[in-house]
Amino acid sequence: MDSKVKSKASSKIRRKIDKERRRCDIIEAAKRIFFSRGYTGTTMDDIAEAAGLTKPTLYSYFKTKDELYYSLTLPIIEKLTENQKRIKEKLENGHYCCGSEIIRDHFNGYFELYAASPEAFRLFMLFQQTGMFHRLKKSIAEKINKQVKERYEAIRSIYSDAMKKNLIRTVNVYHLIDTLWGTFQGIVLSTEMKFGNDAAASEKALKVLKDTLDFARTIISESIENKN
Amino acid sequence: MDSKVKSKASSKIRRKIDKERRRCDIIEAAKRIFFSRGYTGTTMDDIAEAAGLTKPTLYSYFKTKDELYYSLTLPIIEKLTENQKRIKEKLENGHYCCGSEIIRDHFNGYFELYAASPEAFRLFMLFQQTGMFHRLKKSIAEKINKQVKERYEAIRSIYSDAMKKNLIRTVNVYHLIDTLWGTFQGIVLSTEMKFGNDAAASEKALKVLKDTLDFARTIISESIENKN
DNA sequence: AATAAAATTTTACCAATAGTTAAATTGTCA
DNA sequence: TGACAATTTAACTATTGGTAAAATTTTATT
Repeated sequence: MDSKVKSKASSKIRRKIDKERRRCDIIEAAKRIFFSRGYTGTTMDDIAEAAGLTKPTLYSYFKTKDELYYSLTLPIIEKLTENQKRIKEKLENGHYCCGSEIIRDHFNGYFELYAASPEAFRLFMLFQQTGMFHRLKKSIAEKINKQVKERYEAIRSIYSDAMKKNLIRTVNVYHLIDTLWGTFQGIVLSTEMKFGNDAAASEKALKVLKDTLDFARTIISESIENKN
Repeated sequence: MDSKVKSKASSKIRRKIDKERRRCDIIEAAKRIFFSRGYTGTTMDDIAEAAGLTKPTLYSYFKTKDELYYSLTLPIIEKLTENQKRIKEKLENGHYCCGSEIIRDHFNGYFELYAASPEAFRLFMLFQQTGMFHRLKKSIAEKINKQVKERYEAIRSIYSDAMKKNLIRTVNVYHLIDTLWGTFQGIVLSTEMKFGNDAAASEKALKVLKDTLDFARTIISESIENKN
């Protein structure tokens, strides 16, 4: 009787795990194909085949093509959240002795995310743009918007605290974080433009990117540091 | 005989003007529909109807939907070129007495363009992203890339000259212009995100945007100014 | 006015593909 | 064995980007 219950429960769990793994398989396959052939160049049949299943099954995991495309950015958002949490903790525990250290961690967090999966990061940036939403179903656009706003609020709270703690000169916090994220984003885009679509693959491109980011970071840090 | 030649020539000219005007009509209609219903939500039949012609005629003006979509950014690129030319001339004629004036003109040029047609400007930013090209035909992507690179080179040359003239501290010019454009772009995006898709319509949103831009411009100017 | 030439409309079509449906199949547990 | 869930098969719908060709209108020329 005990074993019965156990097997019943475990089978349910296993099923759940199976489903989860299959979802992952689909996402991995979708990544490969979307990122090599583009959105328009990719059909749902392609993805189904690459993931080793059929179209109706694919549609049982993802309601629409847009939803699948969008879900490729989920890992990015998760890791972004982790990064922010880490900075927040460090700040709360008094591990920062000046503002430029925060900005450094902040930028490095973005950079590592980008380096780990440039295509996914690019997609994330793209989705942030309200303009991009023109190409998406409304429901999806709203989901993304919500998540982006949460990340925005988290980072705002970090820099507000840093100002309270006198690590950073008191300025309009919205201006500051818009400038920070904007700068990061813009530099990534410019660098990619210069090195072409395969920028990520190239060591050199990554180095140029890092250098430019350091340049911008230095400029901003200088102006923002609290001189005491 | 003279009048014959004249009428022949003028009729040809008028025809050209007609075609040009029709092209404009199409672009205006496409703008309205694309910007309200989005790319996917807009069909070529819709646009044809809105422009008061039929699909085959539409296709005689624009080879593909992507090409039409992309052509909405052309006015932006033209005006961008004008702006840059104006700055270049001012610089060559010695009308700048410090670097921050250049940066001010540079940013203001972007801002005016954005304010005049936010949707088109947004589209222009979008197209700059290599990631965006995934959704475009290769030939179009290459055209855009070429134009963006030309604008990039023009602005690089301006800031190089400014350094030679000692208006700006000597730094890596690529780092500098990537930072400038990136900052502008990023701030626009962040502001739009906050105010929603109708940001442009709102006076308040425009004011916030301008303030944030001023903030970033000040920071960058301070670091970049040549102290003598 | 008559005619030639260009542009446009009409109408019909093709091909690709997002998304659906329902019956048949397989595997899993009791 | 029988019940249940997930999957496959296989066919289908609807939309839409894009094309083709003949008919019609507009415009310019003689």
